[in-house]
Amino acid sequence: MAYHQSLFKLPEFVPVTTDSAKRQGRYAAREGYCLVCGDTARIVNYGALSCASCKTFFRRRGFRIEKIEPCRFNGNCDITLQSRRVCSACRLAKCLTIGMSRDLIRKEDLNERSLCSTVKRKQKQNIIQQTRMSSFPVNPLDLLNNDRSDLTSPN
Amino acid sequence: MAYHQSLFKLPEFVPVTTDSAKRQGRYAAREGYCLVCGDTARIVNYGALSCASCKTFFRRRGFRIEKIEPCRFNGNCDITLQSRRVCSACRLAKCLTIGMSRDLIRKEDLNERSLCSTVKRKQKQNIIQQTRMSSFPVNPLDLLNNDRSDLTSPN
DNA sequence: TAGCGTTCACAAGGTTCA
DNA sequence: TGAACCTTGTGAACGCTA
Ligand SMILES: [Zn+2]
Ligand SMILES: [Zn+2]
Ligand SMILES: [Zn+2]
Ligand SMILES: [Zn+2]
Repeated sequence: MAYHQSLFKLPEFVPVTTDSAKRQGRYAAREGYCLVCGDTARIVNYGALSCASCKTFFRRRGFRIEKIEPCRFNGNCDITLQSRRVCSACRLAKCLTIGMSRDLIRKEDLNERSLCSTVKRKQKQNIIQQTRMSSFPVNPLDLLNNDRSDLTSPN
Repeated sequence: MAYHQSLFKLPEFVPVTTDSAKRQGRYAAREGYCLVCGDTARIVNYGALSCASCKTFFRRRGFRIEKIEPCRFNGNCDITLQSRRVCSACRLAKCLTIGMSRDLIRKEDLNERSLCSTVKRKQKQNIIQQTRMSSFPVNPLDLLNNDRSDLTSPN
């Protein structure tokens, strides 16, 4: 449903053919704008239509909330192409609000990169996995549903 | 695995709600929908009514279980048209569950002749490192557990 | 036509460099 | 931080055979 809901949050003039909307396939060109900052966006990143910079931002910061400087204003900063650098806290908050999902971040080296042995790598993955499983929804369906208020949980 | 579990409620204005609901569950076989993801299906592939993408997915991944990233969630991901890309492990598990058979994959030319581009790329890296086509466990549970010792399949 | 394989452009993940 | 790039997986289109 990610594509659906992402599309519905786009401006009306975004061209979406009936066919592409029905298909939701790879070649249904999603010409639109980043749901976070409004920059041009072509693909879905981490579950929501977003620009390249917000994609990278989200991967870097998604799991590092505690390291983000808290909002210096009212916690409701407007995120635009020009202002997106000003407040990381509100930018990340908006990323999550518009439907980007941490669970789609596959980065394996959340801690550091020095571990090389296969055993340690697996240990690391298990730690990551436990962390994710304990704190986040466990079904891709949930991940792809930006707006959960309308949904009845299938599980 | 309950296929009807994905009969979640979409917002009213989603035009494909009815259609999407019909694609799932017991109606699928009668009305020509993929038993794996619910996409439109017209023919039987590898022993089960399935869409073109799940057909290709199964042929590619059916014998590469060990290369599939284990489920990052609870091993019971819901597979839909939109979510099918999120978790390959659960998608393959569902392929097997709904009756797709790896025995119907003709893979006699994996080593020579024209490989698909994806395989070619991998061949460049590790010369098809003796991924012997010997029978892997066909049990989807094995697939979901893989080497993650701390994961128990809820199925 | 059914059902299998092949191809290739693109989606979406990560990485690098300035 | 973000543009450019790298890597892998995907799926629509197509080709082949019975
Ligand atoms: Zn953006
Ligand atoms: Zn702020
Ligand atoms: Zn399918
Ligand atoms: Zn899964």
